[in-house]
Amino acid sequence: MQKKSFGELFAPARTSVKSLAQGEVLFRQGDAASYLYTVLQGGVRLVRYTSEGDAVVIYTARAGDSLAEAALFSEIYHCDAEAVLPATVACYDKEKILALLQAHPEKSMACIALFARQVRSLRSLLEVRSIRSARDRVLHYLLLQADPITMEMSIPAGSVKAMAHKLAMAHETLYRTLAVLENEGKISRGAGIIKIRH
Amino acid sequence: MQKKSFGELFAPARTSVKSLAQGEVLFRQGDAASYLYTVLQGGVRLVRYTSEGDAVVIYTARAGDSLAEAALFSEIYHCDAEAVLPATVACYDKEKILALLQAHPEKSMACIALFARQVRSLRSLLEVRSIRSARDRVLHYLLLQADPITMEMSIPAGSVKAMAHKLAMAHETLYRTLAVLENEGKISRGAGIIKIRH
DNA sequence: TTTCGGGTATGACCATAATCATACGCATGT
DNA sequence: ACATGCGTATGATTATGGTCATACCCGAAA
Repeated sequence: MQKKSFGELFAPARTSVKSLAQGEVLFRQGDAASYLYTVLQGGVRLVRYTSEGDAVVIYTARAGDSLAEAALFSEIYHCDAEAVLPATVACYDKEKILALLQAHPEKSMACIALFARQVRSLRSLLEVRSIRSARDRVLHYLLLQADPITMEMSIPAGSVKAMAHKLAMAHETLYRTLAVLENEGKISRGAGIIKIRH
Repeated sequence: MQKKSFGELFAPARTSVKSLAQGEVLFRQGDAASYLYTVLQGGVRLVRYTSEGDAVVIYTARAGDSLAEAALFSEIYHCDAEAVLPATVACYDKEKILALLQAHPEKSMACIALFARQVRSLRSLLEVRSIRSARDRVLHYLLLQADPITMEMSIPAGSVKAMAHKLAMAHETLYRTLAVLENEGKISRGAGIIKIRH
């Protein structure tokens, strides 16, 4: 049982692909929770609206991310989902997923492993983001992401801007910080690749 | 099947409680992964050391957090665990947990639900931390944590400092920001409680 | 071919939050 | 009874990173 993605694990439950225009709503708070999703392109945002109408963004899913897993354990969605960018999403039938998990104990284990990995990666990202200094934050992130052998990492989504977003810093700051680190000789850069020098 | 904590779900696999002095090591990278843990008091840090000896903190678990769940799916630990504070941890036998999951499909589902909830909460915390302005960050966090009915929240771990840590800001900044929000009439405060005014 | 949009990159300026300092209340321990 | 440590709170100062602006390159679209 190798490390499987959400899509691989639940492929039999996949039903259709939906395209969303920017701003289009995928589901609303209170709707019957019938589907789970993965984002293929673009971005989808989960938002909860308070009784006074304030929007509270809970999560912004980008290409590759899964979405609304909690629907598995709820009759209804507890927030709205709307496309922040033109997006395509893959839909997975909730009941089919539950049936798969029931029928195949090894899928349950794989699912637990999937979530456990996700928890790990989210925790480490939080840890990175608790570092105040931009320089140290970037360095920590690089050390975290780099292959332990080659000490290289590929820039997420092929774009420094996307990486800046992951690190929760302005992209200008990241450009500058990378330039500084390169000057210091801590890293070297090539097409979509950053290598850490010892 | 109500929302269960790690401790409740795997109580039968719990074996012992360990006390750790500050700096004491719970396990080391490469050790046989035989136990999962929850932190009862204090704090335990997961650290990976690079070949050049840089310490990369992956996760700092505080009271109530679970630890090393990935051990379920690995023969060895992939990082060190050391107490950052005097700590006590509860130990759970990995093999017993696996047996529990195998024997009780409903425990597998509860475990998936447990992780799914955790993923949700981590994602939303990341979303909060991507907000640059201290004021908006705090407000967003309050809206997220507050009971939707009463619009009240209890301060995490009963301490503003701990809350500042969650929000990844200096505690001084949080004190100031709360004072500002109270002046604006956005919130009111009482012993360990913050109430959002509409 | 030209235009447009987006990523890359860097400079200038400034607002904001981090840091350092101080003080007070309170519980705990000696 | 006093000292110690910790959370709370706020002031002063400053460093840092965010914002705004500009420019270049490149691929896609018109």
